[in-house]
Amino acid sequence: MLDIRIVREKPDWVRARLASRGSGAEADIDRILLLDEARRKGLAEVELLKAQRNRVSKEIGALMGRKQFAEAEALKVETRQIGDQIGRLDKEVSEGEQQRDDLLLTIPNLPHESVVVGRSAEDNPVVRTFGVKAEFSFTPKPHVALCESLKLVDFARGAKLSGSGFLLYTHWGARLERALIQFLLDLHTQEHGYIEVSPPFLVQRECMTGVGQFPKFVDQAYAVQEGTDGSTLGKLFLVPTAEAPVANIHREEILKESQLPIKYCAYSPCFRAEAGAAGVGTRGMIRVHQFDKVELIKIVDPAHGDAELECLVSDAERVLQLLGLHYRVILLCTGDMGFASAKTYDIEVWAPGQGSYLEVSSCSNCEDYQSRRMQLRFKTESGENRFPHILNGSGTALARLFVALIETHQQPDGSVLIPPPLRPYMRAESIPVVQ
RNA sequence: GGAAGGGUGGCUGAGUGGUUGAAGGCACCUGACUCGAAAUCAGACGUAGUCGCAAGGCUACCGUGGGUUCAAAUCCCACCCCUUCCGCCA
Repeated sequence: MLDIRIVREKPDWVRARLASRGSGAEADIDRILLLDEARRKGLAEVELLKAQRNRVSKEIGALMGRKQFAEAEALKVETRQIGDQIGRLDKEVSEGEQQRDDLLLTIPNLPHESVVVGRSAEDNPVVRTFGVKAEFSFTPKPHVALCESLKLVDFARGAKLSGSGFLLYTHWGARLERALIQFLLDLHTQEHGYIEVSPPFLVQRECMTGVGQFPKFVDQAYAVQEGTDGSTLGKLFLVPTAEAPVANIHREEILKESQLPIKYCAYSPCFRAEAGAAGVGTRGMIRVHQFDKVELIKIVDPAHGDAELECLVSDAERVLQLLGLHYRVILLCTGDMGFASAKTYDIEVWAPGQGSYLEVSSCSNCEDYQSRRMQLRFKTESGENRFPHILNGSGTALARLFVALIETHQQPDGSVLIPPPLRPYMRAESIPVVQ
């Protein structure tokens, strides 16, 4: 969430930055300021009363000590009314604060100054590209056809088990999925210096709020309950990304400056309701309710936030380079960025069978937006507590990587060549044609 | 799920209604002593909100949320978590 002090001090600037997102959130700033003003006024009043009560209470204590009970009783009567007043005002103040914070939680992060102002995906500049679109001596098949002919995914039975948008990987497909997870974890831990963690796949509300998923995007999450006990519904949620648990690992902690940067790497399945999204329910692996992902999380000193984001992107790019895939990196414009992000790069991999680029990674610096929500701080050398920058990036999402991989490396005979770095994990050089 | 015990500042550990935001010890920091270090001595040492140009003041916080009271770390209620034992179970 935004720093209320900045909202207070530079409301026009905040409104302007928010307006560049085109989400309309800037309209709520006035109400937030109003609530904040009222809260501070009430607070000053009630604290004065409390100070008064504390003073008198001490006097009463002293009188009791001297056994001057009559005097003590008189003061008690006097103070009782103050107590009632405090009770009323306290309630008023905390309600106002609640309203202010509830509203503040629905305000997205401010875009970084380097982000291009734009309205939609069409305004996103391409930052760089790697490799070229693969050339084929034949018409490359789309992944659905490849998956069927090579028996990599059983779409029909996946849907039978869980409905559309769920995949049943089979045979070499299941192995490829597992190999990719292993490959990605090894790459990031051994070559990029991330610490591997394996988090819970169900998280509490606080985690979702901490990363900015809630309250705004509750509809996109799967809420679970215990058996048929409706009272337990919504205590836990299936993770939409490992970011939800992993970024929250140090929630409500005060880290030492020397601990930074912290770099975590985690595999998790990702569950997304995709309510209202186009493309769910159609066949294929591009948009599904459950997919695997290896996520990268960094907690860093704000001074290094910008540089760490660049580094994060290149860590993710390395995956595609090693797998021999053509991709491009784009910078999301203000209108296309995610809720919590100040700056986001997307990596889009070329899928020749689709004839399009697929987003396989989204790398963001959320700056102190999430750390403020989750009360994660670090203590500087000089003893000051500050909010660190929290960055997240997919390293990478799997279903689409799977698509790009098989579409790019398909052979004239219908088999798929495995890129060398993946071969030890597959224990094979190619996925053979089914006889 | 059942039983018992327990949750106090970075750690340890006192504290069962009244100058206790919290003794003592350890760690950390500053200073003195020392060529330097250790030891010793002295001091400082939680988080947040709010007011103030500042110095500083005030308020809140002893697992969480309620309650009793002039006053709660301390009493009452509910919940959460941890430990041990039992049961069930991958």
